[in-house]
Amino acid sequence: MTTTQPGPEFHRGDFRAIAQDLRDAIARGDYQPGDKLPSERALATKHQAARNTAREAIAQLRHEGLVTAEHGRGVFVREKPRWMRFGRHRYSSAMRATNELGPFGSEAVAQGKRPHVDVPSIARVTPPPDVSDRLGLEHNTDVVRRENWYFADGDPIQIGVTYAPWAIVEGTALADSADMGPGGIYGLFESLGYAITYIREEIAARMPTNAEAEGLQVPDGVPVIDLWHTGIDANHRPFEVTNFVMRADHTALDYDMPIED
Amino acid sequence: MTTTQPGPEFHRGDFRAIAQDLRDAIARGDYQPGDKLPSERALATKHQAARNTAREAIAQLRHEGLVTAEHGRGVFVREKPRWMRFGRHRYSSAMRATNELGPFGSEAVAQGKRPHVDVPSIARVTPPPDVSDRLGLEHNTDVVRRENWYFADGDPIQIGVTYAPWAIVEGTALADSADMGPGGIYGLFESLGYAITYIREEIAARMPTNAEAEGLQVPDGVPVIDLWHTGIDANHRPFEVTNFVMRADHTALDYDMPIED
DNA sequence: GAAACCAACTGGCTTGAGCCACTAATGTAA
DNA sequence: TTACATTAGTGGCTCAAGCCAGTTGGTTTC
Repeated sequence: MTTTQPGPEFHRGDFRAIAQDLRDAIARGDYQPGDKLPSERALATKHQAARNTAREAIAQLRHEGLVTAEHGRGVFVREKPRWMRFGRHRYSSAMRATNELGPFGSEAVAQGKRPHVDVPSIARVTPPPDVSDRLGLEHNTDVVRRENWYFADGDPIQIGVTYAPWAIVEGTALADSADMGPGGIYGLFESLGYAITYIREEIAARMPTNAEAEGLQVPDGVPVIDLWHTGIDANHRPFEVTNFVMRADHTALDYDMPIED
Repeated sequence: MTTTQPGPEFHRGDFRAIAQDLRDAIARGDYQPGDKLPSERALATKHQAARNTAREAIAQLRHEGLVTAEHGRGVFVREKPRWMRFGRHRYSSAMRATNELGPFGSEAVAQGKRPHVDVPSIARVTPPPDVSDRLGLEHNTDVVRRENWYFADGDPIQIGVTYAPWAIVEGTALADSADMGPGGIYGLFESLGYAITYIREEIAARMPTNAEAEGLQVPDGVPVIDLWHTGIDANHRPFEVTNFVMRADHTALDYDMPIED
């Protein structure tokens, strides 16, 4: 542009306008899930803006979770993945008895996905204070720390880190084995005298840390659900704490409960 | 730089490096919550990068929810707000009997904040299908739609949109009044023959929409918790559905429940 | 003392240029 | 047919420059 007019300049490009344009087009269905958006360079030309401005608009949509960019291929409207739902009944004995797969596996299969669980580490550790507090332990009391990674169709969906007092698990499969046997982890706890009767679920949501974004391959604009689960027996003794971090675009929680018990 | 060396160029600036530098500094405590980070221009100089590169690094931290930028003032490490926790007992009759403020108000007061609830609209509408389904109604059956905005210290924290069958609420305060009387909304429902006995809570997390980000004044990098709550009476009839959208940086959910009832 | 002004500093946003890395389709040689 | 280059197109990232719009604090003026 020439510099003849020093008055209030008209912005030829405005990344908000471009972003809103794309949002509207997606909402209208001009671009369906999976469709490719115009290239950054094409958008810039169309809106008479610099490529960087178009780029900023796309960054906006990415952070909103509307689209994903693939290096060398293009920008695509995000497909809405089916959700896996988890609730209190995944801890029920009926679930344990009838289901070989465990709660994650059965949810995955119900969604037509191939489940897979990885147990990269089992170790005896001194736990962080928030774990000790939830377990009602002194801060220097050792626990077992079991890390679980849950995959659906090869994609990591959630991480669960389980802690239980060493005094309880010592000498059992809980202390050193990935395989919990047919009853699963809660079947094993029950055989040790800790039948899961109550649970406490503390639920928060936040953006993933750097490490989580990499490990869970969380795309831009997708938060994680940060869930602290405590298993409590009939005598109101907590015996197990698990911290789940789940991709919020694949996961929902679904609880039904009585108001007063 | 000169073009004499066509080999692999050394990037003087790299927004990831700058971002990690700042993350580390914040983690170390070099910058405390509320502290001001160096200006974009200062960061650029320090890292021998262009201002845009430093700017990109800061954008990264903003999206992670670590810092907030204030136009004309600077970039500040985000203060961790105290969390308001909500669980199933907020629906208990004991809560109703002893507490004039309601569950939101009492949580706010417990956190040292001044609560305030706004009811901008009460109307008779034909509900969206997901509401009808949750209420077990035909899709053309009218309901009352009550919109509630919850504030703490003047800041909007959550929005709740409640739906209930028009056939139930017609002629009562539920149909047209913001004031529910001493027993609150569930007291009123109980007097109409619908005592809340079970609840169902469907919990998801996502980034806020444009409108929500404005209405709730959600800063960058903060997701929202999207909660569908259904109130169910002793005969297992759903009589009320509320969709809460809450700032995830101020809100956590805390449920304890028996595994089997 | 109060109000108005001003200068310096901050982030917000855009431009246009350039190089790189990755992908997919095409062509070519074995 | 297979394997390997080539090439065009894509997003990733950086640079240097500039203008705008808030904020803050000091100075001047009344």
